[in-house]
Amino acid sequence: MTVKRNTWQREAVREALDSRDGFVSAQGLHQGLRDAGSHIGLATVYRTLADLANVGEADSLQSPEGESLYRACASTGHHHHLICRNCGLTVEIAATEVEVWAKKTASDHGFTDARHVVDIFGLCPACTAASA
Amino acid sequence: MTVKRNTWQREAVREALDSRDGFVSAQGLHQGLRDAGSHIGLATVYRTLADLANVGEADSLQSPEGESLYRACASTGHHHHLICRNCGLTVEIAATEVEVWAKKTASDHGFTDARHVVDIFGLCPACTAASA
DNA sequence: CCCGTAATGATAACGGTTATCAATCCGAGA
DNA sequence: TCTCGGATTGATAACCGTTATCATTACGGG
Repeated sequence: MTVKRNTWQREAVREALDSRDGFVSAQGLHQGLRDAGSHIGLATVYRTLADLANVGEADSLQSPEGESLYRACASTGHHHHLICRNCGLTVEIAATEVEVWAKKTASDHGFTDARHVVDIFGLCPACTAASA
Repeated sequence: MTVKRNTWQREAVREALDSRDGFVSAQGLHQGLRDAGSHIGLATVYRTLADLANVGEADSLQSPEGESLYRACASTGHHHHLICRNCGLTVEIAATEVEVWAKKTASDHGFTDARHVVDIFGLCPACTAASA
């Protein structure tokens, strides 16, 4: 079966992710690593992020523009995000209330295997002040 | 100022959208029109759909894969969707409960100008039965 | 019926993401 | 510690959805 190896690249991506406050695009993270002197390849960043995402070490979502964004989240369980559309600042939200609603709504209509997308995009306090 | 012209192409896109039950991609709709004998161009379909969307005649959302999907919705106001990820069948949902939650959550954290993305993807009754 | 101009459409360009494939290097076993 | 197989990497080409280009078409007010 598939073996997981520890390469410095994988570690670099993990660290780079951890050092960020909000969501980043694969390209953005790659750029940041290059700027920091790393010679990591773009394809590797894409692969590693996708991998971390479905292993549960990172969360991913699509920006309103259709880009895939990633983030190393503190909470390990299922949760949602409140994201600043200007600076990317992200707040993790546990929305039990919405969780229940989504499940109920789906089953009320006979839908099975329901997954939901629930994210809030706005302007954080700092950016709100700055744009005033 | 900008004048809106009535071309047969615009009308064709509107009709094609209305004749569908669920969300469709621009390419899908274009293909359908071509199959029906229309000689409409792909670029026009994209332009028209985008236009209908921000005029409010159509709703748009991003599929989990990042494609833009469109739909002519019955309800004119703000609402959400329960979508079959297999056949595209869509149910419109008025989620006052979630609306309130989103607004409260945002302001609790000092976020302003909040917009939210709330969609549920699952398998409709028919597709659930078919995949069993 | 005319004419200015918005709309169209074939196609090129674009931007993000994934596939390719030879070179590399991790690490289990000897 | 050394070896060797196969997972991983990375430069680049290919993909795919979407948007821009621009010459041509045709809507519709006068």
